Amino acid sequence: MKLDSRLSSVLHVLLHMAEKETPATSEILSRYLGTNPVVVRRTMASLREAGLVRSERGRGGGWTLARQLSAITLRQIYEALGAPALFAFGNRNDRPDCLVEQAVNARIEGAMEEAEALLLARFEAVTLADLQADFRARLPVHLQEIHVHGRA
Amino acid sequence: MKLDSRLSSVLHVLLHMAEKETPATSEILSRYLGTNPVVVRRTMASLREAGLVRSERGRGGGWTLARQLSAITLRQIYEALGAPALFAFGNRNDRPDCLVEQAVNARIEGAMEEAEALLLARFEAVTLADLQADFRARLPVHLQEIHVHGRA
DNA sequence: CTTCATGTAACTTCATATGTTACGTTAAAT
DNA sequence: ATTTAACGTAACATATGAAGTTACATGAAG
Repeated sequence: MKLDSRLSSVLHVLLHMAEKETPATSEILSRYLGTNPVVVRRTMASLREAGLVRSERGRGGGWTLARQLSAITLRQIYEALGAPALFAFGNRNDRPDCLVEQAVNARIEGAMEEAEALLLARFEAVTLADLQADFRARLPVHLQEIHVHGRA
Repeated sequence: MKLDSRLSSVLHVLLHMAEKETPATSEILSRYLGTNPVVVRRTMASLREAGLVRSERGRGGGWTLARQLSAITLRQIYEALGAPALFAFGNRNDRPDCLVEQAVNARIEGAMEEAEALLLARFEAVTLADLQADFRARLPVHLQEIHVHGRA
């Protein structure tokens, strides 16, 4: 099953953007992901429509965050991406006539709904600021000061 | 994202098999799913390898359950299918050098592991007998007697 | 007016569950 | 024995959607 890695990708680049003062170009961001600038624009465009980031054209342009890191949750980003399907499995038919299949679907859907609620609750509870703190905690101690105090 | 509906499909046909005395052919089972007998054989073969069903060749052959309904959990069936990926999303790289990406991955993986544990726990708690009971509860009352007492 | 950036359409690539065709093997019925 | 009905399995086709790519238009700074 081919995985959708847009959420992972976009979180990665948003945090790199947060470490910069100036707008980050699609070209720069695409290098963090080992991909193509067009892929970055396509994905970031969804976030712009949701008001999470801004883009500027022309010389000196690029992408910037539209809000504080603490005001952007993973859930908001997930929704901005169009709330893509979370699960790689599902029922064969959504409205079967067969009573057996209805019984099977109901049990599977019940479990999926519980798992989805759990995932979305976790996404909602995490902000970009939390991820930035996680990242900084991974830095060697002598570098942590620079990032925490040396920048905006 | 294309969904894997093997779990749903196989549960559906297993319950139909449980309502029959004689072996069910791939041809018959494929009609419940609106698909091809070869697809049924391919999927059921995994269950046979896990000891959940038996197959017999030749005239009068077909598929039968190898255990009581109450002795087969959804989890066992899921494992028999090769424990396919549950999620349609994931990290872009599994072993990134980038500390930012590591922080992102850790958070996403944490949420996925929780959700996976929940799903598997639900699957483990449900047997085919539970699904059969669910199905029978959906029958009109005057038919429930026939199925509950009129058959093995 | 040149350069550098995004915006976007159109197309290709890739992975994989699913669908299909074909043929071999096995076992019961005749 | 031969026919028939079933599974076993390889090989190939189809469909879907994220990701990758190419091309060109638009807009802003120098």
